[in-house]
This record gives sequence, structure tokens and C-alpha cells, in this order.
Amino acid sequence: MSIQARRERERAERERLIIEAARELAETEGWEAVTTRRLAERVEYSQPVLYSHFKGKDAIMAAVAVEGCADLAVDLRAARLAAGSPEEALAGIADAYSSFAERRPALYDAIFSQRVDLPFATPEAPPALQAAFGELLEAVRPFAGDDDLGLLTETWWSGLHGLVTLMRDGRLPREAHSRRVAILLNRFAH
Amino acid sequence: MSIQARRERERAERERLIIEAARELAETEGWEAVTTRRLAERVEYSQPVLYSHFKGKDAIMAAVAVEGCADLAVDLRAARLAAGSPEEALAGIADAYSSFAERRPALYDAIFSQRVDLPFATPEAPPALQAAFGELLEAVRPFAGDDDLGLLTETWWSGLHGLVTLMRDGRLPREAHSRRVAILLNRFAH
DNA sequence: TCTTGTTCCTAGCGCTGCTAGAAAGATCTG
DNA sequence: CAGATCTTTCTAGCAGCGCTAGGAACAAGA
Repeated sequence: MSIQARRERERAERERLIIEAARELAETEGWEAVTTRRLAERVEYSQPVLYSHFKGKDAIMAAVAVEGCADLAVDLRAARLAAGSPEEALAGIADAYSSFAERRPALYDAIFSQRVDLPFATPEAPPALQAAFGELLEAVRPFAGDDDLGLLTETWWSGLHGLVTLMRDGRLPREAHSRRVAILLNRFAH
Repeated sequence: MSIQARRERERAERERLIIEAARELAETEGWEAVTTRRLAERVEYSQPVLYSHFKGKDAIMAAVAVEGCADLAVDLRAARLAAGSPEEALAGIADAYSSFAERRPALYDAIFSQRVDLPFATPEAPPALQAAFGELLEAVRPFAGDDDLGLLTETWWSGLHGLVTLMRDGRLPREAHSRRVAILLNRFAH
């Protein structure tokens, strides 16, 4: 019994090590630098070990994404709770969201941009993901009016996501970001 | 003189052939199927020939993107001109945009999602790109009010882009797309 | 101490984007 | 028409990728 337990503990530990190494490597050098070879070298095991933990590279990215999402949820929650009014809350969330995408682009990519098979808008979605979306939802709620809250939140979120990704890929000029966010806010928090 | 001219003409023809082959391959099998080897095989030349026309695979994708953008601009223009009112025009543009992204995902990706070095929000941006953005701009103009038209258009476009990409990557449920677009319209065309 | 079962690594497959250097072809000169 | 030149194009290969089969090394129970 105890032997089995120790083994499982060690396995779990190593899995954490892999995820952490992948996250670090992605955040410092970008996802294109995260290869199975470099990852294996970092955790000081051979490549095939990675495949005994994860189905493939995509699954590793998905794991990193889920973890990153928890961080995002924390940020969003803090921003929302620090606000003094619904308007402030929505603005704060928008800021926190932008800031997360700016500070941790690799994480943001893994969660929202890279093609990675994570269940999203379903009950099977990871709790961290649901938590993050829940924060957006609560911030939007005061402005729902007659609109469906879920759909409205998705639309607002899409706006933020679009602004953030288009800017980050050089398709929107960086310097006007906050003004664009302000416009979006104006249109959703009347 | 004439020899030189013929050579240049043939070169230009071959370049077109490459771009067309890349677009076709991408549209039928996705960008991950567009490899330099398969592309070379399609145009019935060896790989190195591709590199005498383009700096690399990214440059080929950029060329396809620019062409695709011209198509998009045509679609948007048609939608705008067919409308009977500013509200209809904006809704029509949104529809045409969504439809383009849905019908030609590879093209949409090359233009707006893939990391490809195209100058965007600058005077050096390809005319096709400026034309497409111009259509959005004209559709948004009637609703600008006190907002800066350029920034407002960018924000509106970001909303559309977010909706489209998040849906396409499975992060938003497909079936409610039109309702989300309607919400976005409501918020921008009051 | 030997056998069993698990864990892990070495080596390799088929692919990628890209390029050096040789071969082949077209063009101009004697 | 023959030979030299210059351009174009191809063959072959590099270093890297994600991923995996098969055997070596190790730990556990008899």
C-alpha cells in the first residue's frame, strides 16, 4: 500500500515539474521554444517520460493553460472586489484582463489562442476556466438589462479578447489600447 | 530587352502559381498541410524555387493573406452597398464578415490570426487591407458620435474578430453566434 | 537468490523549413 | 556552328521537430 502511495506521489510531483518547466520555458522564450526535447532536458528525464504523463505536447499545453487560467481568475476577482461601483468593476476587470495578456502572453495564448482541446463553454470545462468566466459574468451582470447574461458576457469578453489579440499581433497600434478599451466600456456599461 | 521582359513575365506567372497553390492547399486541407515540399510538388518545381520568390513560408502566407483580403473587401463592400440604412449596413457588414470567416477559415487565419509580418495599421499596409478596413470604417461612421471614428471602428472590428475566432476555436458555442452578433450590433448601433 | 513486473532510456521513424553546391539549360561571342 | 558564360534549377543534405518501439535497468515479492 505505502509503496504504491509513494510511487503515485512521486509521479504527481514529476507531473507538476513538467508543467512548471513548460510554463517557465514558454513564458521566457515563447511556445515555439517549448519542444519535447528541451522540456525533457529541463526535467532531467528522457522524452518518452513526457508521454507517460501526457498524451502529447498539446496536452501539456492544455495543462499549463488550466493552471494559467486559475491565475487569471485570481486577478479578475481581485479587480472586481476592489471596485467601488459596477462601472468601476467592469473597468477594473477590463484592465486586469489586458494586463494579464500583456504580462503573460504565453499563458494567455495557451488559454485563449492556441488550438488546444480544452472543453470550454460546457459543464465539463475545468473549474479554473469556469471561475475566470464567472468573474466576467458577475462584472457584467449589473448591465445586462433585457439581454441574456451569458451571451452578453461572451460578447463583452470577445471584445476584450479581440482588442488584446489584434494588438498583440501588431494589427492594432499599441498606444491607443486604453482608449479602445474605454470605448468598449462605454458601449457595454451605459 | 525582350528576353528580359519575357523572363520577368514568366517569373511573375510562376509566383502567381505558387500563391494560388498555397491558397488552394490551405483552403482544402488547412495551413498545417501547406508544406514547402507539397507546395513545390503542386507547382511542379523543386523546393528551392519557392525561396527564389519568397523569403520563406511566412512570406508565402502573407502573400495569400493579402489576396484573401481583397476578396474580403469585396464581400464587405457588397454588403454595405446593398443595405437600405446605416443600421442595415452595419448588420450586413457583420454578417458578411462572419460568413467570410466561416466559409474561408484558412484565408481568415492568414489575414487575422496567424503570426505573419504584414504592416497593418500604417500607411504601408497593403491596399487590400486598407480597403477592407475602409469598408468597416464607412459602416461605422454614422454611429461615431463624439468618438474617434478610427478607434471606434477598431473596437467594433475587435468585437467581431473576437466573436469569430473564439467561436471557431471551440471556445464559444456555435449556435448562438448570431445572437451574440446582434448584441454587439445593439451596443454599437444605437 | 531468483523471478516477476515496472520504469525508463536508447535509438530511430518520418516529417519539417531551409540551403550549399553541382548540374543543366539558355544566351551571347568568335 | 562551336565554345564560353551566365542564369536557372535540382539533388542532396542539415538540424530540428513530435512521437514510439524494443530492450536495458531497476525495484519488489517469492
